[in-house]
Amino acid sequence: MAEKELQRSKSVLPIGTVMKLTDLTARQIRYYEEQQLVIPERTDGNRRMYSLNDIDKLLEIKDYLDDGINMAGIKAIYAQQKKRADDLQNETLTDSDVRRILHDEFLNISGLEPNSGAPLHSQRPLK
DNA sequence: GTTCTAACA
DNA sequence: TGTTAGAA
Repeated sequence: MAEKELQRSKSVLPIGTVMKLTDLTARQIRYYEEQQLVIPERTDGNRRMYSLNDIDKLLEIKDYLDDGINMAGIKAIYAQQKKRADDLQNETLTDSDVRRILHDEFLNISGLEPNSGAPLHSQRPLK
């Protein structure tokens, strides 16, 4: 199934097709690229070529926009998602690190106030 | 005909 | 974000 993933990552769509598929303007698509939200390939004469994954990403961005989220917010969302992905890797890796982390947290809990932190969590289990 | 960059009545 | 100008 890694085969299809590679195919979805193949950038073969010109911006014109992406516009039709996403209902976004070329201006917006290029702007989102500036914001590092999508990173299309550049083929021949400096033309952007998008992959199916890029299409999904853009459609997702469009949804966030419809929900009234601005560029900063969207960037924050992806930053948070990336961090979560990194955390997953860290957990998958060395379990001696897991012990170290648990150890650190233990020290923190034992030495801090009984403040029950209930901060503003904005989970996005979208997919 | 399409896309690119840069800039703004 | 729209739109436009000039080049590729």
